[in-house]
Amino acid sequence: MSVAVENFVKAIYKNDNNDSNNTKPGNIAKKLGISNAAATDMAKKLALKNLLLYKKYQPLQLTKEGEKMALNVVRKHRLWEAFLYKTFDMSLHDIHREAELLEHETSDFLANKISEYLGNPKFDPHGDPIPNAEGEITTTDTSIALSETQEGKNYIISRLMSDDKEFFDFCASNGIKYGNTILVSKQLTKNRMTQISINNNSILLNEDFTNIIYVNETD
Amino acid sequence: MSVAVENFVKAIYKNDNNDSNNTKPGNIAKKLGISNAAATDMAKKLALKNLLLYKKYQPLQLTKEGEKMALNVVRKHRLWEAFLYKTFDMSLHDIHREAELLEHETSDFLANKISEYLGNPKFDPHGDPIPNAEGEITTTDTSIALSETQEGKNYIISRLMSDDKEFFDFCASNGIKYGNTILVSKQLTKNRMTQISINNNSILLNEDFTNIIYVNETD
DNA sequence: AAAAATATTTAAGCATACTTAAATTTTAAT
DNA sequence: ATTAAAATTTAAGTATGCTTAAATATTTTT
Repeated sequence: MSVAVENFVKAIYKNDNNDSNNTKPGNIAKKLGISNAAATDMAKKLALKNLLLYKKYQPLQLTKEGEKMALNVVRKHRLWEAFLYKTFDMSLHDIHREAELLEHETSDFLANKISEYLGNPKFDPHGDPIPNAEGEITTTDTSIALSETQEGKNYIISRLMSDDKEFFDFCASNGIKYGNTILVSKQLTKNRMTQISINNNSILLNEDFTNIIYVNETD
Repeated sequence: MSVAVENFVKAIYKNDNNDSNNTKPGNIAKKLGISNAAATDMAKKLALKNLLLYKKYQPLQLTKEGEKMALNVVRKHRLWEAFLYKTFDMSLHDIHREAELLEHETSDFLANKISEYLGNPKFDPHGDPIPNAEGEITTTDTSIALSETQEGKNYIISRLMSDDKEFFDFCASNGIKYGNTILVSKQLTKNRMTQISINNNSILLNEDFTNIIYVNETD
């Protein structure tokens, strides 16, 4: 299937997982940087190919087949991220940018080679789960946003939910990295900020960041 | 530039290097598996973009700019081949197939990372030279076809000029591999065949193969 | 509940990269 | 040097994936 189609089902899949159920064409269009008209157009075409259900003015819904395609693309994306991160020591932003292109030109054969080489990892460097070759995500995400954590507790960073270079650069230069441990030293609830301690440095984060940094409690 | 354009200039570049000067649209069309009409069409468009010179009924000629684009694609192709071969131990046929796709979605940035990681190799696993980041091939090829070699001499395999899976499978199962040494035990000139000895095995090759296996004399 | 704002859809059109069929030119054969 | 064969080009048409502008439907505001 074409790059446009793969990106379209991927965008619906990702939206479904985040926003409530706002998968109307306009929303997808915004994510993909295309016009609303183009998105409606594409939705109709993909409905004919049984990749999604389309009813005028209703949210788009992936079929089983459509979801499988989306998961296959997501798998390749995250495998490439994991691979590039490990092999070439590239930044979180760089691996995302490259994976965004490579994901569409990667055979299942190569994807499996990459996965095997990495020891079939279950998470990419952002902490996002990697679907297996059958398109299943076998892990369950128990992590919570940093904004929801409790003062005085230790947490392990489990997910950095962003595509933004500035955010990643900030993370990289402050030790905010998948797997690292942090201490939540203060919850400034009124100001919606969180103070954390990492490597003996104290950092004050506002909600822009505390909502996209996810963590797990330490055992 | 699009995949179609990149493949078009690549096909002209590769043809220029092999066949005498037979870079008319029909020939390129055959290589790309498109119609003659489509090739003529594309040639006209690329002439407008200054990638080649087009005169009715004349062979196509890449401009400096067109050649640079071709070399950039070839560079990425061969880097991927070298990388996949080393990292995943894939066959010569498999690496070619994957590289054919990846070459178009690889940034210069990533290509340089791959090159660096491999120690800036000058040849890919087929023995084909890898252009540098400036699009230059700095090596000179002194190798000759196996059909031109002399009886009783030792040679080092320097190039396997093919895209054919059967040929590569044959090579793989007989130790015919870039860098390996062979002894030319007999030139059967009349029958256009060559007998070689490799790893104490004797193999008789006909001209289909002796014309695409290139070698260098041992020092 | 009506009006205003917003979102979605339809319609018309464009660029890319192809196709087949017919016309033209070149090349090869006699 | 004609004629026949082969290749190239032109012409007309198609699918994909977009665009903008207008029409229509939905949502929100008052």
